[in-house]
Amino acid sequence: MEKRKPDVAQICQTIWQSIVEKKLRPGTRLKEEQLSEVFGVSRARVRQVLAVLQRDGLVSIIPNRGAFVSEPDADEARDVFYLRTKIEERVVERLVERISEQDINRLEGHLKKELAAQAKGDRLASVKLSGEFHMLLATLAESTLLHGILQALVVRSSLVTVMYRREEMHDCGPDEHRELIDIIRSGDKKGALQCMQTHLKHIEDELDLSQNDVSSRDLWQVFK
Amino acid sequence: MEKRKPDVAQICQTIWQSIVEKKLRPGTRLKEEQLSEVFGVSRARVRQVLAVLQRDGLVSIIPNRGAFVSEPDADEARDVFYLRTKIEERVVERLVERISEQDINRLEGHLKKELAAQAKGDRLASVKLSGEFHMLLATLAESTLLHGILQALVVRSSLVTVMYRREEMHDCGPDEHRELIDIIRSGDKKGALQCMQTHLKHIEDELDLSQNDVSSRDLWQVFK
DNA sequence: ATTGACACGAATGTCAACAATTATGTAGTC
DNA sequence: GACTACATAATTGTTGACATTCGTGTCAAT
Repeated sequence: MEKRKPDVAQICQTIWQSIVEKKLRPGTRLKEEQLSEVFGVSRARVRQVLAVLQRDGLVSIIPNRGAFVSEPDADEARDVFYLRTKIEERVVERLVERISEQDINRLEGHLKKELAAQAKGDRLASVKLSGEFHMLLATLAESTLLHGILQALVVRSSLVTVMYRREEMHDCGPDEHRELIDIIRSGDKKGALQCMQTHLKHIEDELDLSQNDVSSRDLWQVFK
Repeated sequence: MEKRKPDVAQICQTIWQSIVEKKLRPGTRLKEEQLSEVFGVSRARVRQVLAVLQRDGLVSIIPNRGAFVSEPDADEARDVFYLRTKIEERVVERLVERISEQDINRLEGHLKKELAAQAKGDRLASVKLSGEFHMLLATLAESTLLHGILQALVVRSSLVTVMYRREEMHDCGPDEHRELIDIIRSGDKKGALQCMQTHLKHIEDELDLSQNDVSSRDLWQVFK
């Protein structure tokens, strides 16, 4: 955390990590001055960070009130996975058409990292790498639009997962990623679509989206 | 343009208008100081405006280089409409389930404005109102996620439309919006989905997405 | 005792000057 | 004459101080 040039992305990542590790709970207030002290940067930069985090849906900024860690409700969680599915379908579609050997190599390389993290039992790294795998797919699809929106959705997915995961939930293992790579390489568009769909469905099915209760901190938002 | 309290949204809208009216062509550079003079605001605020415009995909910001009006290629244009379709399908789905009489009234009221603008032949207002109709649907669907993403896509749609519209293109008339309202109210989910699909397809079909040439100003982006 | 208003404190929002980076024009050399 | 190196000008990026807004605690009045 003691980096020489604390980049905006760096700080975002650290905050994201804290949320995934449950060190920061949804609803927590994030004071600008506080953050600027912790990270040793100017408040202006903290402001940029919060803007990015808001765009990714990790925090909600209320004018003249401050920034809070978001508390997406079950409906929003479902929307996130619905959209992810639709976008990643499109990504896969394009990848099947234009994938190169070099692309395959990058995917294989990433998969290796995922397997290593799993073997070591490093859960945080696993979650992070899993998300990055999906972002890598979008990158290779060469669509800045899909990439940009998916970025926000993947980040949101982590938050949703933290909030609604069942206790006995196991990690989204890299096995299905292996499958995806193979089927994309084979050029089977329909199969690839199916594979992506079930992969994302598996992740969503691991969640418990039945609860619709409103957290206590949401109260003042309820009354607008 | 001489507003007393030039809001960020206000300025964004004005710039958006200028692009739709072809007063600002894709690739045009937007200097911060220049903008701050024109709108009579501080450069810091211009910076916020540009950030929002970048998020909506209207401008591309290159570090230490400046901001330019985006030039989405045909592929991106297709992605925009693909995503819009998927998102608005979801919006319609939710609306059919939870629409209220009050909601219908708001839609009817908006439709009236659209018809008035069309009758007056006010093309700019027509384009603007048409986009707002779709945003209103998302608002009524009560999903901040769908709303936020759709916002960016609708704005991008305008830009894409300006760039790729055929000469003889006629406006996206309010007739199909009328149809949509009726079928949503009827509760026919399948029909509503179909209606939204064809509506968006009509808009996309009015475009000529065959050209794949790179505009001259993109050159330096090509070489990374 | 409860409620209302007022004032104080703290956090956010805004701005203008300063620093860093990039583009441009000029001179010098081969 | 063309190409490189340097100096200058223009533009973006950053910082710290100032203004504004909102929450909180106190006090008085009913």
